[in-house]
Amino acid sequence: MKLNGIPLPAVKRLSLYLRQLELLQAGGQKRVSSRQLGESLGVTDAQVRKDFAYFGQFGHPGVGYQVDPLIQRLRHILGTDKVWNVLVVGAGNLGRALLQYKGFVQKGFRLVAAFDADASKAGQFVGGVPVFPMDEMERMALQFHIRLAIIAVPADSAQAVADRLAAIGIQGVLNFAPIPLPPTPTLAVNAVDLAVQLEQLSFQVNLLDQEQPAQ
Amino acid sequence: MKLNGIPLPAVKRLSLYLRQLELLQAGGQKRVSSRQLGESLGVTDAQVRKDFAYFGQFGHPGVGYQVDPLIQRLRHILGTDKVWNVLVVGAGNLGRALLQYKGFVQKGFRLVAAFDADASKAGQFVGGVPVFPMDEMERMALQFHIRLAIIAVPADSAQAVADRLAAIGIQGVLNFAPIPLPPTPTLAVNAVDLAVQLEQLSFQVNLLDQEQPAQ
DNA sequence: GGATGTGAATGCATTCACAGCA
DNA sequence: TGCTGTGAATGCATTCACATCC
Repeated sequence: MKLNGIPLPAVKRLSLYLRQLELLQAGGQKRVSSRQLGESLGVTDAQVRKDFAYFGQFGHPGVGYQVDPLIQRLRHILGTDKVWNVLVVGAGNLGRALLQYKGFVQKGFRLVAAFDADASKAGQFVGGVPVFPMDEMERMALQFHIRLAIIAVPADSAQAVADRLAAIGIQGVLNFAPIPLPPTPTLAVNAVDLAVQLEQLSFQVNLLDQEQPAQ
Repeated sequence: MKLNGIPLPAVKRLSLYLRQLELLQAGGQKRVSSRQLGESLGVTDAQVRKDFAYFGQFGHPGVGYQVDPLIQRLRHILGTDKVWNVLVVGAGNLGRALLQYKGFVQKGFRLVAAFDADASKAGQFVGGVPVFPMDEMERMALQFHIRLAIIAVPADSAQAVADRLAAIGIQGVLNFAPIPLPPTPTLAVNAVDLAVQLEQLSFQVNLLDQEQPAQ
């Protein structure tokens, strides 16, 4: 199995396939074809098969894919067949919402501790997760073998937080601060900028208007 | 100016250029080169110039780009040179966090009303935004000329909400529900799945491990 | 010298089309 | 017949390299 040469877009789609398969599984479906799996996601059947092919053989010609084992294999590829403990840095509005979000656990992510620069928040529980002062970060990270963290602090402190997390040995951060955090050879970074998402939508909507002028 | 033939990745980068330029502007910088603009974002100088070229001429050979006018033009292209009023459907944890998020306004997005299936939430204000029962959606949409909405409801009601928004004349939705919402010719969709973002990070971190095995 | 704008060349991702299997 | 897996072909995005201008 080749380790690299995998298109990044394919990895992104893998997550969507998995999500869709979990829906099918919940609906009791046992088998699925590449066509069926793709069309709910706006992806061609060839694309689905090619994406899987980067990682090995998954299906049975003439039959399709068995839902349950396919889910297992995708989870293994994505690394979510075991639980990841995750830190949340920043217990403001966004951080608090993430701490209360129920969708992470069933995907294999457990938010185990939150940190905030405002020491008066220490001792609180948000969504069942304890909030600590910043200087407890290293201790907690080591204790729970943490490798992932979510950054939900203001833009002006995001880089400092990232540096600190890297120093502690964190390997991946999901960055919600609206500022670029450059990845390093030992720190993977994935960014979500909420305002940018709306901005993209704004562009798309303007395009729609130009194609079919307002009625 | 050609209307299409624009790579979607280029549009995404445009938002990041804009964000970076706003940072430079806040720091008092007046001019910037494609190289300087790109390197903070991990993008080559040629890429920056090519991205701009899809939309026209922006700079001065030998000189670079003027920060202020470039910002104006990017905002115009992205459609954020005027304010968009936005609805938020779903006032649970995530919806409430979005309603309190301060980053939207300075980007030209004003969240003007929230809606929740739980009618007992009606009358509340979250982040200064009033919460209404669902059946007020159409009235508010017309009154404020709304074209964009954020979906922050559970997966099982997301499609119904999207259909309703489309019927009301909404043209773009930002979907936070972990389920695919297919776009239509009159409704643009942009999706953010928080768990999927962590999943992608999980994959990337596992890759790092394989390149440089744990110390 | 230092920078943009842009055709040409490259490289990457998607789609096609079909051999092979159930 | 129905469907996967996959080399080949296509198409799209990025990078190169250079003419042009300050």
